[in-house]
Amino acid sequence: MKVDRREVELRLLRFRDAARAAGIKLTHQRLEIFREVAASIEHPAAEAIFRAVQERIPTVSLDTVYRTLWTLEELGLVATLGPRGGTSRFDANLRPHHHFVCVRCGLTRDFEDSAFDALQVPAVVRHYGDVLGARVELRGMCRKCLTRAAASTRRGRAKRAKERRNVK
Amino acid sequence: MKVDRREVELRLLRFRDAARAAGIKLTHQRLEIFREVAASIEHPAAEAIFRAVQERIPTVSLDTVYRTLWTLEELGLVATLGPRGGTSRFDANLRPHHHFVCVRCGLTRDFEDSAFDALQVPAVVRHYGDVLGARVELRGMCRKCLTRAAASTRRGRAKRAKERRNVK
DNA sequence: CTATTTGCAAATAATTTGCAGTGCG
DNA sequence: CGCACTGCAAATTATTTGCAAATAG
Repeated sequence: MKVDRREVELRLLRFRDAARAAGIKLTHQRLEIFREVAASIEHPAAEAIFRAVQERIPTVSLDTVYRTLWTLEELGLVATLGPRGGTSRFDANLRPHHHFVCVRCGLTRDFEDSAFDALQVPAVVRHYGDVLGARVELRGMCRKCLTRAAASTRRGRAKRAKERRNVK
Repeated sequence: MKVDRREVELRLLRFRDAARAAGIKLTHQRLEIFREVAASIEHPAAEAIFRAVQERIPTVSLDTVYRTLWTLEELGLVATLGPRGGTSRFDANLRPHHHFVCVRCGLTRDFEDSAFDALQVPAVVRHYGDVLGARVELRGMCRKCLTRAAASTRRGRAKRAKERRNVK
């Protein structure tokens, strides 16, 4: 939750427009779910969005969150990170941008870079299909994990598995 | 299943070495599971690897596949695609490379490009942590989906959800 | 020999669906 | 007012774990 207030309002306006244009209903739930994604820089998963929205709409249900997120994705108002089919994380930043990803804890942050936006598509790739855009994923270790890294020599498998699940 | 025979053998040799160096046992199961990932260009998920290995070792269990894949990942012999924590797909291509991803069906293919390997890290990113490498994801539509795209105007939500799950 | 690793079955987590009631346009 | 939307509960799918038996080194 750190996106500029102005930007959040802008995204909400776009949402209202797109919803009207697509003929879908503007319910309280949808507004709050979208607001939550729009205001976060954490690229939250469905579960996290659910918990946050629940504080404002105590009766909201998890499946409504899922349904809404996929609806938003179909409308092109949010994007998903990573491959389809598994646990998805959502992003309401519609401007072309790229990601820094911590390989240890999964922390993901946006950044913009015009050079990355303009990469030349190699000829071999045209064989696979049509390219619509490029996303660069810079993989590394975030500040927090760099600090913790020293302490964590030798740890059990179970612990790692838990960390794997517990992405931020 | 299309990786060059020589390359597969090379990867298997590296696996034997790494396993010996790490002091883990070279079981029949591990060899076959690794071979399956090493020979595929599909970036298979655990389930798909399980089905393939099952044909050669009928008694293999799904959890052994999962455990083995995470062990291989810890040894640095396979990499995972996308964010941690959800459905993972695996890749035994250890050379620096990039991906073409079909936004419609999830098809993912490797390609190499030295210009992409050498991207300059923007200054802002250094604020987030240390960058170890870059992966470029070219997003677009694969040949098959380009063909099918024409036919698929207007389809129900349920159908789409099914497609989302059924990634290749 | 004996510490790892495996297979099984059961636990947990993540996501989707069917259906009856509710509320937006 | 009607049809899209919601909440609930149950179904499905994906992944992990505990434990006794099997086996690589």
